[in-house]
Amino acid sequence: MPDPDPPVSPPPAPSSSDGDAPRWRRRKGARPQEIVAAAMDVFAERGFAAARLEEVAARAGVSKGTLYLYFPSKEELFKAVIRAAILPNLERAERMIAEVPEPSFALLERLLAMVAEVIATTRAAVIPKLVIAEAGNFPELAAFYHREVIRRGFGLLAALLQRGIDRGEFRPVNVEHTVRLIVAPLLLSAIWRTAFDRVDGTEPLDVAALVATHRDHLRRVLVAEGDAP
Amino acid sequence: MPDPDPPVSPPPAPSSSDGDAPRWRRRKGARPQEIVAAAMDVFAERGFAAARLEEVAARAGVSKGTLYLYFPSKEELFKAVIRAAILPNLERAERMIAEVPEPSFALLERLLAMVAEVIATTRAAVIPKLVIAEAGNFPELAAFYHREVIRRGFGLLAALLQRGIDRGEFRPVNVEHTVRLIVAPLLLSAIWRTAFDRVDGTEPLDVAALVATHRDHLRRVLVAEGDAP
Amino acid sequence: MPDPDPPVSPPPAPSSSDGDAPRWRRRKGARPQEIVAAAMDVFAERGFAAARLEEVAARAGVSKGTLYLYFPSKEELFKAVIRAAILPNLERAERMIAEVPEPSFALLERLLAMVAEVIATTRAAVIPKLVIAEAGNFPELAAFYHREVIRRGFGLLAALLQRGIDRGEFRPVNVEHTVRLIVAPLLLSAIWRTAFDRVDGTEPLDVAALVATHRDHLRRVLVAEGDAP
Amino acid sequence: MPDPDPPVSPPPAPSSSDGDAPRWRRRKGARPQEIVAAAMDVFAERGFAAARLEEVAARAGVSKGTLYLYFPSKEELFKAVIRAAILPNLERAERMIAEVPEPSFALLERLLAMVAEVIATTRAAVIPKLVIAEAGNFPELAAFYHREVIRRGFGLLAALLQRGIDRGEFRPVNVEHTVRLIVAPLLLSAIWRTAFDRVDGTEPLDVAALVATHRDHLRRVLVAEGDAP
DNA sequence: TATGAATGAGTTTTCATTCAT
DNA sequence: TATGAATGAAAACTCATTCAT
Repeated sequence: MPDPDPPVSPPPAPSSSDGDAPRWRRRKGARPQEIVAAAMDVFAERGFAAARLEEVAARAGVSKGTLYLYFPSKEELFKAVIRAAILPNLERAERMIAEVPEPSFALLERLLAMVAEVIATTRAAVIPKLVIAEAGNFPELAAFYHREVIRRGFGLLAALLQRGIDRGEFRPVNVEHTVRLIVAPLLLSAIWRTAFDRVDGTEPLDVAALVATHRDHLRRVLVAEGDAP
Repeated sequence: MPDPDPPVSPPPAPSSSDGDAPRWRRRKGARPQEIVAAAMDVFAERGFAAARLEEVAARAGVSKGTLYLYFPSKEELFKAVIRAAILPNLERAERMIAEVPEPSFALLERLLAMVAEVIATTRAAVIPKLVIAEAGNFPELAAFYHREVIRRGFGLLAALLQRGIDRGEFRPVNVEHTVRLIVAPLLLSAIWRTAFDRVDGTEPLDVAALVATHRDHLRRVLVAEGDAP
Repeated sequence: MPDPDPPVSPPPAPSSSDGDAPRWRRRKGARPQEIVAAAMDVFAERGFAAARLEEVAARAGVSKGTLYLYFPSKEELFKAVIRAAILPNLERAERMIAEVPEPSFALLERLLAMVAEVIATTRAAVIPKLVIAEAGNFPELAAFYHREVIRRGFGLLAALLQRGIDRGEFRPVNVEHTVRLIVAPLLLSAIWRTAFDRVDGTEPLDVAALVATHRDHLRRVLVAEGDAP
Repeated sequence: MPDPDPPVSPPPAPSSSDGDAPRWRRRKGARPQEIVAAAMDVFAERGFAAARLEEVAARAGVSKGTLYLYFPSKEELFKAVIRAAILPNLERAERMIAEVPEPSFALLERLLAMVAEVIATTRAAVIPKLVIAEAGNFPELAAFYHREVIRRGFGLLAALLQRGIDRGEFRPVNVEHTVRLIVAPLLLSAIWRTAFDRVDGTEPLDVAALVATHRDHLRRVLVAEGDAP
């Protein structure tokens, strides 16, 4: 069952070494995305405060001044990065839910797989780390993320669980807690990838495999009869 | 079964408003800890880069210059904060394991409760957030944390799981993955407390209750016969 | 006695909101003046250094780049503004003097009235403020203004006074000082209009009335018999 | 009649070349005034916008950072300069008025001489230029100056004139206008000193002599019987 | 030891000027 | 001619670190 709706993340920043090309080239349309993509990389590596706009500019292949043509401040650029990474994926998840009238566990399974794929393959995986790190400095951003991502995501999962329970597909678990228990390994995976992968020469985390085990455990927890065939 | 070995975190920073109080001669030995405690607060709120040593000094009730009598740089102070919060708790956990020859699940249960308590009640809960945020800027610190905390913690849990499997107490789960699935909700709890608690007027997370549900789920997953009495 | 020779100041800047008006083909000859007029407004409000060429361009209804088609630098544009406002008025004053063989005090009266009108009604009133403010940064401009405006203006008045004294129309006042005492209230009026009019909710200065009183005082000072009928 | 109450202006900035003295010396008390004095010089020469804090710092013999220990921004430093130059002189003038029950014209004469001396000999002479130049950018400052200096000064002169008229010492002139006509040559003198003195090789303006002539003219205008002995 | 005034390198931000279109 | 995206030098401001006291 191929997923026709691939995970979304900004395109890679252009290589800044265009050789001896003209001093600059008109890129009106593409510039903002390129800058956001470069900024995402730098923020991901350094965090907000330690990120230098000079480096963002260099990776985007533009000058420092150009950043200010598109974003009025470092802070706004940061917010743009967060928004750019979040919104498409969120919409994608909601589309998936709306469309699919599957058995509840199958739907959960697909959601897990989708998020696992995003975490494993896209740069959006750094967003949680960034938001977590800067929640204290940008309460407004924390509130935005809480409202638009966490609350929506949790609500979506809660509805799914409740539906399963109501239909007798799931055991009557504590919905609020279970939502968080479902999400936690995904969060751990995202964080691992952005903070500890390859540290000390360890193997990269196999997110898909971890989430598959998570799914198996969830089946035991949620589905009444335990080991399905 | 009271726990005679309470969770460990640095003492609270002294109120900086000593005013013209009865000039209590300052015990010199306490200074470093006071500074570390104040630094932990500030790093927790702002992150490493955005934390200002001026604020640390103010909260510790000393002058900026004094910080440098005890710590050669901001970076070393940061590391001291991490170490101060981690090591005692780690030793406590290892002591617990070594001493108690309980049934495996009961031991796991006790470990979960202990960590939950640390997360819910001590300032050490901010450490994961700090380390995660700065892993990119301080690879050496990330490696230290990986080696001393994550690897040790994971190893400890893996040993516990393996022992349970070997003894026939646990189903033969994938040990590597299950370790992470056990830890993930604890990480989520710690992060929630330091980044989203009270954001947007939400209720504080009830860590103990969440971890209790987690424990129940784990029992279903790990223990062959499901709900024991 | 109508003045056939009205006060001179650059035309108002065109409204920049041409919208999609009936694409009137732009008369090319007018561009530089439009830019100078817009620049005069912006320099008047902000001073030279704080004036942004972006704002000048916007008010002139052109793009930033276009400014450079007509003026090689901000500095040259500034000088063009000064010149554009000064020269016509200066020529007008000299024409007036040359033409009119009136009694000396009547001529002085007409000069005062003319300058008062320029100050009260044209944008050229900001020139003294601009030149004064930037004299330190543009010694060359200060010298130009001193030579072309101040010296000429002072010389003209000195000649007038001397003629009056020689003819026995005026008392033998100190010419050099009196010239400055005649000019001072005009300068004050110009400055008031551009810096303090309406500040703190005050009434706009009635330049004509002030200068009329000035004229009456001057008559007492200059004319031997005091109150003429 | 010696004036025991000399004109007030900040002390000159210290020479920054202390030879090979220690990197810096503790000057807690004196620093702010030294900085204000240096800033006054630089603002006077360049205007607010074109003044570089680096230059202020250099002239004050301190580093850039030190400025920010005492003044939170360039703008606040500017205001401090204005206030420092204005307030002492204003108080001095009011003291003079309050103390002296002389004939009205003698009092006016003394006031003129005092202001002339301040203009001729102190750095406070640049204040009008600075305020005029930046009134557009700092409306709040313009309002402050209008309220605290202009209104107070004008009110003080108006009261003096009115008293003279009421006592029959002065002719019944238009008080509002005459106040401005009295002030105008002082303003011109201050501006001349700061913008045109020595431009193009001219002689410095002899402020005292100019004001003496002004005084003579005022006597003709104000005092009923004309030429007193 | 302790202080905190002073430093200065480093970062964000602005804006006159250039130049491909 | 005209545009406006792009540049980059310059300037305000910050803050870890030093050091005279």
